[in-house]
Amino acid sequence: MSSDGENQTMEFDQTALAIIAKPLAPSKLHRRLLKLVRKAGKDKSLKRGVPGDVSPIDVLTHIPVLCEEANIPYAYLPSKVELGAAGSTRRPTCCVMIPEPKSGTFSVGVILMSDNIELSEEQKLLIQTNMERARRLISSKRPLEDTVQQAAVNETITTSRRGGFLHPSQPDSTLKDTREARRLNDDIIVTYPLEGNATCRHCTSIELDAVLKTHFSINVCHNCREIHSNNYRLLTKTTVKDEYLLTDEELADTSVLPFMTKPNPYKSTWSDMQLYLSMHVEKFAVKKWGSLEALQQEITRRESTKEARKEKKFKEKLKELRLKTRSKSSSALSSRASRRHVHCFEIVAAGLKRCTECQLEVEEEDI
Amino acid sequence: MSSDGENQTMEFDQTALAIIAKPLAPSKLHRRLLKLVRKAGKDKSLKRGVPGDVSPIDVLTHIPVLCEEANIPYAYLPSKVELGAAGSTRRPTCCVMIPEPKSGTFSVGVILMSDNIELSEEQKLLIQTNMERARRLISSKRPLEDTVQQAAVNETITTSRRGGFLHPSQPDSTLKDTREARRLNDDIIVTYPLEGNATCRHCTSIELDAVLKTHFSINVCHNCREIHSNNYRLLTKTTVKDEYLLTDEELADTSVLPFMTKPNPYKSTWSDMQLYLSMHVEKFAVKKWGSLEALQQEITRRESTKEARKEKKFKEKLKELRLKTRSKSSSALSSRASRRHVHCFEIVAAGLKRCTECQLEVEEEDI
DNA sequence: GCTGTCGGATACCAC
DNA sequence: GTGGTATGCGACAGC
Ligand SMILES: [Zn+2]
Ligand SMILES: [Zn+2]
Repeated sequence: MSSDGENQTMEFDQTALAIIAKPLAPSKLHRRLLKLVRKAGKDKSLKRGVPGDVSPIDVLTHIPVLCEEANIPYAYLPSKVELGAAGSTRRPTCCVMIPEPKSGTFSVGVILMSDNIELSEEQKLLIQTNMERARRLISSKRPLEDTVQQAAVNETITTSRRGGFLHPSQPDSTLKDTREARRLNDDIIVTYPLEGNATCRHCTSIELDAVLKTHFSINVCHNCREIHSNNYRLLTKTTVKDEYLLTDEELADTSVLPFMTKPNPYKSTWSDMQLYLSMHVEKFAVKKWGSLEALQQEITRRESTKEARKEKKFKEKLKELRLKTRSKSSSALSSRASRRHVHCFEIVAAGLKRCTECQLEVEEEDI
Repeated sequence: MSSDGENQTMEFDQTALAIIAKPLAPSKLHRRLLKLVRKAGKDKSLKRGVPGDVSPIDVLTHIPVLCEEANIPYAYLPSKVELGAAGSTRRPTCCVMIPEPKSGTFSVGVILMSDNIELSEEQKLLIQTNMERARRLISSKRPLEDTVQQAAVNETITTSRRGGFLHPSQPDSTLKDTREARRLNDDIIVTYPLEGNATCRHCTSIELDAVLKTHFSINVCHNCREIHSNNYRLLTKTTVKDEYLLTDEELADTSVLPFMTKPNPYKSTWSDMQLYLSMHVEKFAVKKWGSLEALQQEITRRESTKEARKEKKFKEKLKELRLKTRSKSSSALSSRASRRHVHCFEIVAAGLKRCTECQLEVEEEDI
C-alpha cells in the first residue's frame, strides 16, 4: 500500500504538476519535502539565499548544476504548495538547501518555482529523476521522516484486515486515509447468541464497527460506514480546529463532541491524538457558522489575512536586506554580472557570499 | 460658527440624505445622535425592539405616530451611517428608543432606515421638523453632549484670533477643524531685532507659527502652513492609530514621532491629547505600510473583518431570539396582524411586549 | 481623547 | 498531532 502512494509521486509532467499544486491534495513526497523544509527551518539549519538586485532566475539557474556536481539530490516544487503548507516566502523562485545535521554538507536541495515557468521535456525528465532520488534520500535519511514512515507501518499492521481496501481511483488515498484514520481499528463486534446483537442503523447487518460502537455508541456496520464515509470519518483535533474553526473550549465539551484517543503517531510519548467523528463535528460547525458555505467563507477570509500578514512581513524583511546589500554592489559590477556563467561564491563575511567572477553578493539568512 | 454647522443639518431632502450618508462626513447632528445611541447602549438603557416573524416595516410604521402622540422627538437616520459609526445592527430598518436617565420615559427616538426607502414630500417635511426638535432636545438634555458642546465653546475661545477663517465651501468644517486642531494656538513668534529671526521654510516671512516652531522645531509661517495644510495638520493619537494604523509602541518613540500635548477637550482632568504632525505621521506610515494605497488596503481589510465579526455575532443573537419568539406567535395570529393598524403594546413578561389587537409579540433586548 | 484590561485568534516551540 | 506560551489586535470601560 505504501508503495502505491509513492509511485504516484513519480509522475511529474505538466499535468501532474498542476494537480499537485492544489493545496489540499499535496502528494506524499511533497508533504515530506515540506515537512523536511519546515523542520530544517526550525533547527535554524535551513539556508535561504536572497539575491540583491539581480533577477532571482539568474542566481538559481546554476543550482541544479551545482547539485548535480556535488551529487546532491534536488527537486522542483510548485511554489503555491510551499506558500500554503510550509509557510515559506512569496518569492516567485527561490532555493533552499538542507544541510546534514552533523557535517554541514548539503544533502537535499529544493527549488521552489513559480507556477508559470515553462519546462522543456528534458527538464521534466531531469525533474522526474531527481524527484525520485530525493524521495529515496528523504525516506532513508531524516529522523523525522523515519518516524512518520515507521508510524505508517504500524498503522498498516493494526489494520491488516483491511489492508487492501484502497480504491485505485483515489490518487491521494494515502493522505485521505491517514486523516480518516479508519484503519486504526476495524474489529467487528458480534456477540452470541446472534439474536441479541443490535443491527446497523442503515441496514440489517449485525457486524458492527467496533470503534464507532465502543467510543461513540453508534451502531453501524463496516459496509454502511464506508458508504456514508463522510459521516463516519475520524478527524484529529488539529484538523477540526483548522478546517471547521472550532475552539479548544468547544472541543472540550465531551457531551456535545465526544472523542476517542489514539497514541500519537509521531512519537508515542507525545500527547495522544484526539479523534472526533466527522458527523458530530460537521453538525456542530453548521450550527456555529450557519452553513458550510459560511464556514468556507470564514476560512477563506482568515487565509487571506494570513497571506496579507506574511506578505507584509516579507516586504519588511526584503527592504532591510536590500538596504544592507545595495550599497555593497555597485552598478558597474552588476552590469558585469550579465555575462552568463556559473556563480562561484566565496564567503566574505558571516552570512555574506560573493561570486568570484561577477562579484554578485548574496546574503544568507536563517529562517 | 457653531450655528453654521447646525443650520446645515436641517436640510434633509433626498440629496442631503445621500450626502450625509457618507461615513466620513457625518453632520454634527448625526454624530451627536450616534454618540447618544452609543452612550445609551453603554448605560444598558437603550431598548431595541426586535420583531419576530413579521416584516420590520410593519412594526416601525407606527413609531413616528407614537412619538408624535407622546411628544417624543424622533429622527430618521440613513442606516449606513449607524452601521459604521455606532456599531449597531445590520437590520434594514429598526428603531431605538432612548429613555430618560431617571424617569425611564423616552426622550428621543431614532429610526434607522434602509437607504432605499422612498419618502413622500410630506414625510420629508416631517423628518425635517423632527430633526430640528431632536437636535434642540439633544443639545439641551444630555450631559455628554453638554460636555462636548462646552468643549467646543472653549476651543472657540482659545482660537479667537482666527475664529472666522472657516471657508463657506466646507460643509463639514466643524468636524475637520476639530481634527486639524490648528486653531488651538496661533500665536506668532517674532523677536527683535527682526534680522535675528529665522525665515519660513517655504517663503521669506518671519512670522513663524508658534506651535510648529515650539513643539516641532519647524519654521513655517501661517500662510504657508495653510497652503501646505496637509503636511502641517495636527492629528490626535487616536486618529493616528485609527487612520494610519500605527501602534502605541511606534507612537512612543518621540525621536521619530514627536508630539505636543493639549488639555483633553472632553474633560480637562482626563489624559491630555497627544497631537502629532501629519507630515511625520504620513512619512512613517508610508515607510511602515509601503504606500498610502497599501495602507488604505489594510484599513479596508480590517474593516471587512470587523463587519464579518459583527454580522456573525448578530446572526447568532438573532437565531436565539427567533427560537425564543417563534413558538409563541402562531401563524393564525400573525395572519390577523396583516390588517393595517397601530400596534398597542402591553407588557406580558420582562422584555416581552404584545400588541393588544394583533397579538404581535416583540422582544426587547438590551444592547 | 487616552489608557488599561480582557478575550479571540494566531505563531512558535517543546514534547 | 497536541499543549503551552508569547504576541498582536479589537472591544470596552473608566478616566
Ligand atoms: Zn449497515
Ligand atoms: Zn511662508
